[in-house]
Amino acid sequence: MDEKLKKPEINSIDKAVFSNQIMINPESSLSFSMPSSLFDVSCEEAADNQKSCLGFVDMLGVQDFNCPAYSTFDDLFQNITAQLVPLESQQPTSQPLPSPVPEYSEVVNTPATPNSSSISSSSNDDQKKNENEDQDEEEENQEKTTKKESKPKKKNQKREREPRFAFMTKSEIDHLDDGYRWRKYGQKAVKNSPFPRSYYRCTSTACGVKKRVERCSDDPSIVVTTYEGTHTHPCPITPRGSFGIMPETTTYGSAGGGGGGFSSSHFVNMPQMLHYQQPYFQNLMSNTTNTAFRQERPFCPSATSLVRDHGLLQDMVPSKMLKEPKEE
DNA sequence: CGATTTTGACCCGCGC
DNA sequence: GCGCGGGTCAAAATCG
Repeated sequence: MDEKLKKPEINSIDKAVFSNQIMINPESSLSFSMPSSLFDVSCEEAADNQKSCLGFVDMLGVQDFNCPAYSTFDDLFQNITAQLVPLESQQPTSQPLPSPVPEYSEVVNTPATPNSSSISSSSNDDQKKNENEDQDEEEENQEKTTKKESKPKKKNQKREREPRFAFMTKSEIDHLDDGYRWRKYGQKAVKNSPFPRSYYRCTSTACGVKKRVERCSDDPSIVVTTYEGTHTHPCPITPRGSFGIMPETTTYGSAGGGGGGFSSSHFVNMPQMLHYQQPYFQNLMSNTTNTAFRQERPFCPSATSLVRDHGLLQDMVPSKMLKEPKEE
């Protein structure tokens, strides 16, 4: 296991779809693409090891995703992400979502960029949510003590769901390391899928963030990770100068491995980061029938103060990661 | 020995 | 009301 950790994870990089947006295609180190089932984004190798992004059409509502040639993936990604941000604030409620996925349709991803007016409606929501969170917490504690005896919680009140964000990752690794420590608390067989779904909970006390991890039955190489909730604590810091894609089955390097290592500076509060991807998913959802892709409720930046990331891709994909494999 | 994973049982909401 | 499926609990097992 140590051995795994030591590796610069170059291979992992090749396999992963970072931040679910961009995949470094192992076949062609100078190209990347989205999972084909979603849509194709192609980048082309230009002369002199330059990369140009050709096909970000219609992602995020961007019709003309202008990516000239870049010498590094870093540059490329930076350009891409730079274009993500303005888009979000410009298009508050970009396109009306097709028809939201049933179960999660309460509210649908409205971009929750801080200066986005579209979240105005969520300010209430926000508060409510926070209250609910607090309440929930208390309730949970109480509940834990009384547990099953008095199971009927609040009957009428539907269980408030935390905001959820799902994203796909092309990876052999089921449990991608996102910088936080998770404890698995359940696993269930998924209907119509040979792959089980795993349930994880953030190990940090008082942080109720959960995540589910499952493989796409259509494409086993794709891992669907669904985050629920907002971390109430900073990303655990660990000294290792590595990035977070950890080798398979470690789920935190089994016991105690936890925080096995990631450079926290590059990880962000997941939900916070993910809301940048919302438009992606909006599009995804309208362009695909993939029901594994769901999100619900806009991101309520209630805990944003904890984070000071850019919310950009580079926050999640350390530039290092993107270059290293190339060099080798 | 503490932290984590495994796994069967239980709970709950929903559709019929 | 019943069955199904998703989600969670918690005891036992495992790991470092």
